Amino acid sequence: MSTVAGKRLRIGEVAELTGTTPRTIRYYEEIGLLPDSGARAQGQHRCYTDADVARMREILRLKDLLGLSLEQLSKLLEAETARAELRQEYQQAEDAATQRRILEEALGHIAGQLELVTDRKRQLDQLERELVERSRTLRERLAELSA
Amino acid sequence: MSTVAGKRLRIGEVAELTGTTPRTIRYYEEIGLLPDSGARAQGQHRCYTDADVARMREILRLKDLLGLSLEQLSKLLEAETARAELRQEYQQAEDAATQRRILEEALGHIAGQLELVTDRKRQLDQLERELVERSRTLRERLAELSA
DNA sequence: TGCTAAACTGACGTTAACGTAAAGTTCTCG
DNA sequence: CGAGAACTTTACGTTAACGTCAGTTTAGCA
Repeated sequence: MSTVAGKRLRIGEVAELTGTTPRTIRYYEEIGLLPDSGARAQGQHRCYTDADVARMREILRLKDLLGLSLEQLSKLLEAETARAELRQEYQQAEDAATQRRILEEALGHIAGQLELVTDRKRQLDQLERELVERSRTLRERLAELSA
Repeated sequence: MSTVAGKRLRIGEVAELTGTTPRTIRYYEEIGLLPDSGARAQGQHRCYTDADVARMREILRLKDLLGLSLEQLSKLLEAETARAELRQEYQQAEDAATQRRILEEALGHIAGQLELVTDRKRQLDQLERELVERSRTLRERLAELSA
């Protein structure tokens, strides 16, 4: 949507697009957070697509917003990883049952993320309420002081 | 409120009450996140109050919920630290201007925390919306599949 | 075709946030 | 008052998440 589909990106470009560094990207691949570019064309250089950039952004977002470790992220995204790998397979899958399974897995995976997000939101709401309350109390005291 | 006021706690008890370890508490003191128990009675053992337990819980909460580093927390809580130290001073402060200043500092500090919390909530809201949307899309696809 | 920027693979370095072990001290309770 | 549990300081160890450096290889373009 933003760029030409099928555009091949190199690691440096991906790094810049996602606000990280090549080293970070290689590290994520090393620990299995990004798909192992074992199948790296015939050449040596890693090459990425827009989808990879999107995935990287997702990872960084979840990491920052939820404060998850990379290991936790790996587990959380396992399903998505599999789904990404099966993406083309899905397109060509004649088998409706297979398509259904893939979609359902994706749904479960999204549900998992949603659970984490809403739970975190709940806790932040609670904290916010307490802070507002404290703030109110302090303002009352200030008012009394002026009386 | 929960326990007898003025109860003196030792580091091990505080650790258990806050779900951490003595080492962590000492470390937090070492980096200035907890008040330096320089004034540690005549004996050697650190001793704490309920207020210290509350503060420790606050720290852990902010750390976990906002994913702040201990250094960031230090800065964020600097004002509160000063306030805590001035707590008794506040009680006896004849000077209304001083009392006002202390209250206002506390208010500013709470405002700082609130800003972080609401901002984080906003981002989580955004993420939640996107996840819900994706979830909806997937369900639609599943429905189409059944048709 | 040759040159340079960028990428590659090790491999070791770094920082935060503690864990852990050792050797000595202090509390507290029978 | 004596013994063991809990505390003290000091210091080195550990893990995650990269940074950095060196030496080599690849990509692409003048």
